[in-house]
Amino acid sequence: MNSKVRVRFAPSPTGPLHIGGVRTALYNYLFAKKHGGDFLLRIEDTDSGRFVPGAEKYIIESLRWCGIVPNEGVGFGDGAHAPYRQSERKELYLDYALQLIDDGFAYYAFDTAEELDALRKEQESQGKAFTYNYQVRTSLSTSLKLSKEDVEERIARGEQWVIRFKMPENEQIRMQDLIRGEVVVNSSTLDDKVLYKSADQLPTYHLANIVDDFMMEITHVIRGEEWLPSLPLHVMLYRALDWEDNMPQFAHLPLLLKPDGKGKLSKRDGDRLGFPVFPLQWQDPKTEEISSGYRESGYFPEAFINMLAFLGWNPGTTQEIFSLDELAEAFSLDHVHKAGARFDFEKAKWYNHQYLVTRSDEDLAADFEKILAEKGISAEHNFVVKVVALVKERVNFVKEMWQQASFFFIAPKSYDADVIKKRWKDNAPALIAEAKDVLLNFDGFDAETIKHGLHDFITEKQANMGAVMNCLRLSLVGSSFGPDLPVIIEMLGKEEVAARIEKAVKTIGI
RNA sequence: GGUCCGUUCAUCUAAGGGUUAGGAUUCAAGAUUUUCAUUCUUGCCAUAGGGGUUCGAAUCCCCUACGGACUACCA
Repeated sequence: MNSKVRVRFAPSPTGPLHIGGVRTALYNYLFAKKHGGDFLLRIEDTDSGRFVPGAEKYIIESLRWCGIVPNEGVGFGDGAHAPYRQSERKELYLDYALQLIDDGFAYYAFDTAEELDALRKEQESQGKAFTYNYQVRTSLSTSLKLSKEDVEERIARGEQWVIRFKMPENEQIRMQDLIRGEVVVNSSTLDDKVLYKSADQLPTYHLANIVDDFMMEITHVIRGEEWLPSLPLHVMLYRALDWEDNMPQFAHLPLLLKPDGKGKLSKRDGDRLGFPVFPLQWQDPKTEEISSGYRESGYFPEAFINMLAFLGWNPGTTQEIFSLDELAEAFSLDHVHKAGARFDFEKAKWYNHQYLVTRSDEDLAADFEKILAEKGISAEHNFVVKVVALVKERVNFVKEMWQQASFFFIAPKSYDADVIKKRWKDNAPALIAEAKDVLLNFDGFDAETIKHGLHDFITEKQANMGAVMNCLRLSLVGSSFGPDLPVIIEMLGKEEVAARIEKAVKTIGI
């Protein structure tokens, strides 16, 4: 193939993008980058009834946050194929639909929604499914049955009509999928899909999608597996429009499944199972219901993308940490898995941890300072940098640093009862008070000096190392966790340490 | 119901006729540590079932089971 690779992500603005959609966008982006091609964003807003205000903006913002930046498209600067919003291209589609009628590949249908409903019910009552196909199209109110004059008159009268594709009878449709190989379907099992409707003068997805992909010179269609059943129709449309030579190659991605078993991941799963399904937080404009997002949960976009890329794809090596550029370099549709992937929240957290620990202390401190500010705490920047360096290994998210490090900024308000029970023996207050005096008399106050000093003190008193250190920790931290104690003591400083020990001696056990 | 797609540890996956079926996450144990965590080591755990083809099958074919998607004048 000598034409430049061009792929697209074409969501419809009916709500927030969930992680499955983000992954589809990601794979398209990676594929384009890998092949030095273009990636574009097209908004498929042909369903006016399901339009959700804010959804388009949400999609654009999500892609931006992820670093999945299209070369052209809505919100990313127009290219040569503008506009990229189907509602702004609406006058394009009718001509093609009419052309299909002229060429005998489509026809007018005048059935009302009520009539169709009645037909469906009737068939259902006999245990059969109603299919609008070769068996019925010549006996219903269609241009295949009605006279030319009748059809023209109905249209002139303003009667509502749709244009349906005339799916041929008993033809083996062979299709090539880049991920699944050859797929064969008999056309008799397919129905005559609506391509265009007079009511809103808009095409349906199928027509608009094919016309736009053709006009935008799309070479590869990478989309979710839920579209596989409509592939035969799409292939037939390319043929009917005589565009088969320019038909893109197709790749249907495995679905993202619910973590607890049944079905594809849906918008409702997230907050039900305690993890986000959306990249960004979303508030439903109607119900005002808020759904959590990865960004707001504290994920780094790099970690989020890395995690998503590995749901259904692998590089063929054991490397698991990839930057976006590295992903683009390694990406190949050959390594896309065929089966659906169940989303694993634990792995998502692990990915974030990996990115967190490799992030610079400076950057982490800047992030953590925002959280401190929310708590009304201001601290010296260098101090925060040190704190962050000390606790980063122990957390998955920056915001978890607060639980791990709050004692660096505020004295413990209470002491862990379990630790008191286990460690705070009768002699503890006296011992700790003495340790405090020893600490205060050190010449230097660096961790090394403190460590040796405390060690000597413990040896001299013939005390138990664990007992002294843990009581000291309890006094300073309020519990039994945290980094190396001498380091904590150094960072807190003489005065603060003395004050905390005094308070502990007075308070604990009473 | 019909059409299509799929099925390797609990989870994400590797192995495209020849490996003790590998890695990662989770979980468990041990080591380290004043504590917690990290880290390190070890362990547990899989080819859905049945038939073929073959010297040899996770891999190719068939059947069954199970799972999923689609089945709108939605995308």
